[in-house]
Amino acid sequence: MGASKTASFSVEQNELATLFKALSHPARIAIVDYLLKVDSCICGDIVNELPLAQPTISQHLKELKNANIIQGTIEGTAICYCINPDTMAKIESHFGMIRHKLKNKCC
Amino acid sequence: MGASKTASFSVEQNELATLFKALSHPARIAIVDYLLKVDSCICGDIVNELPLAQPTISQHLKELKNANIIQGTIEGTAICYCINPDTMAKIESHFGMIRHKLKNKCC
DNA sequence: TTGTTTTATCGTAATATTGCAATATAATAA
DNA sequence: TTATTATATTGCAATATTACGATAAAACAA
Repeated sequence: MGASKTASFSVEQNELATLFKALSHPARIAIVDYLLKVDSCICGDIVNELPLAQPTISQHLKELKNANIIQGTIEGTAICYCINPDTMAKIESHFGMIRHKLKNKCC
Repeated sequence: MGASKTASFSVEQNELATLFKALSHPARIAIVDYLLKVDSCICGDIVNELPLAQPTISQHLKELKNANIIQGTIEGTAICYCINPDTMAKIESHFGMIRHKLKNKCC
């Protein structure tokens, strides 16, 4: 034992957990922040912005991409990453649903 | 090496990452789902709902409580847990901010 | 007091994550 | 072709998470 019992939970619960896991590291939050800050899709310069080595950043980008939080398009030698607005909207609406459900509760 | 470089990132980035980490496990999503489903604050019966042992649930509840996602009040022998609406609202508004910032972007 | 019920903590094994040096790959330039 | 540039992958050490049996603690009942 150890490791999470993924099979014991619903597909929806696992999908949500995967989304939040992708956002559960400060470096990945910082990457999303940076992608929001710059006005256009940025390419390689995330490595220059964060205090982490290139392979580490590449790994974090891969996790964000696997979770559909960012998307990357090849642009010559570089890759152009940007935020996937659909995934962000999906998360926001999840919390909208929670707010709605909390309306008639105790506490 | 190993372990996350918390000190390299801003307080805000670390706080957000901590919130999402608390939500990054399907069992904890299931606990939140259950707290939303029942009409009142529930006490001990989460253990009967989820396919996990009591110490494991207790540990997950502790993590949710540490992240301020749920709050517990003592009620006799039992503890009554419920969702903290302020934290949920905070997360929702974070994604509202992201949606706003994504308005004038490429991609 | 002793017993019962409910939740928390301890200890530990299995597994996952993080970070990076070294290296590989892919696309273009010379 | 050989460089150069940008990103990805491999391999591994350090650390963190997950799960649970055993046990402890807290609140109440008899």
